[in-house]
Amino acid sequence: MQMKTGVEQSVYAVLLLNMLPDKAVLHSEVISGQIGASPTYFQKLLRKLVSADLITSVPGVKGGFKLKKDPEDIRVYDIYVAIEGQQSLYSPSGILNDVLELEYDDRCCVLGGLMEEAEESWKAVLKRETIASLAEQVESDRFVHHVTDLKKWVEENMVV
Amino acid sequence: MQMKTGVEQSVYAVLLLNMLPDKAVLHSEVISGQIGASPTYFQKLLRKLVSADLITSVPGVKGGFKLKKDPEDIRVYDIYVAIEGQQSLYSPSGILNDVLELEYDDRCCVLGGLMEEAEESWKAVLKRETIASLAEQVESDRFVHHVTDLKKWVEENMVV
DNA sequence: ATAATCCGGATAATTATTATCCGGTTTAAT
DNA sequence: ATTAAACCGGATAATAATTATCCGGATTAT
Repeated sequence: MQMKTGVEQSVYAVLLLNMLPDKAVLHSEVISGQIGASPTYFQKLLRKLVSADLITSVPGVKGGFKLKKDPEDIRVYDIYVAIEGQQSLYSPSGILNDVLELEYDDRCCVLGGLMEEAEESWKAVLKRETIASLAEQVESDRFVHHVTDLKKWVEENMVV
Repeated sequence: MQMKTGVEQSVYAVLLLNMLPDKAVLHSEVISGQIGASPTYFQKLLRKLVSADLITSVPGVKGGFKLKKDPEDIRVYDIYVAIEGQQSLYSPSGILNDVLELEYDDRCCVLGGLMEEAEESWKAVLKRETIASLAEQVESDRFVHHVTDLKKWVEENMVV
């Protein structure tokens, strides 16, 4: 049981897109190159972020990706759901129902309630943090000098 | 990202073992049969529970498994860790470190802190519930009549 | 027109999980 | 003692999930 690496990669991709000036886009291969992900697969991840309305894609030459929402409105949770999907961490297999020989009406799951709560608790933390708040951390004194390099890189590689 | 079904199966197995009178044991194939799991693989899961000191195995003919601890002292979390292992849901791949070209000293992970907190939050819920409290739920009025059947089944299939 | 990009479907490669098998050790019963 | 029935643990196979690739189509700046 491990979170897909795609979630982490996507978060960093969105952080990169957040450094773009208005109207500018970043080519998918440029992003995946910087992140060190497989270009073709990473494009699939970007598509999921597009479907989730977190980023926008512009087709054609000089095309690429950019944020669709303000960074304050993109929660880490949104990215998590976009990539991992809606399905919960725990899918009750109804073992106890069989064990107890329950009729359909009586079906319940002792673990279900607990697991649901655990998952909500996990998600709640992911809902708290946004791309804006993450970006703020990255901008902290400690890294500010590296970040300016990164922003330079973004400006050199962005389109339009 | 989905919890192993082995965790759920193990929880129910422990609930069954909890119905055993003192000194009695349950044969692994009897348990896996009731739960509907593959016998050989399920034995591996039982081994993990043994390694985690949650249950005891007695070898030889008339052997089997029984609880090692009181049900109050077995948390769902313990079973989760026994089966899934210690590794966290999120393993930082250090993408941002590369992106920011950080020196080894400076290495950190913006997501790491958040993910760690999320996971702790999830685990906290699993730590709350014990086998004893789960058993209590199962004993509730609603199911008590089925449970007596189940206990009868346990008595018929237990050894010594 | 052309080239560069996104798009989406099919498919393959890799990895994680689940499942099986087999030879070994322990123990109750004969 | 011998035997049969269980656990033990290592090797291995089958299955499922994740990651990665490929290709033909649609879109757009030049």
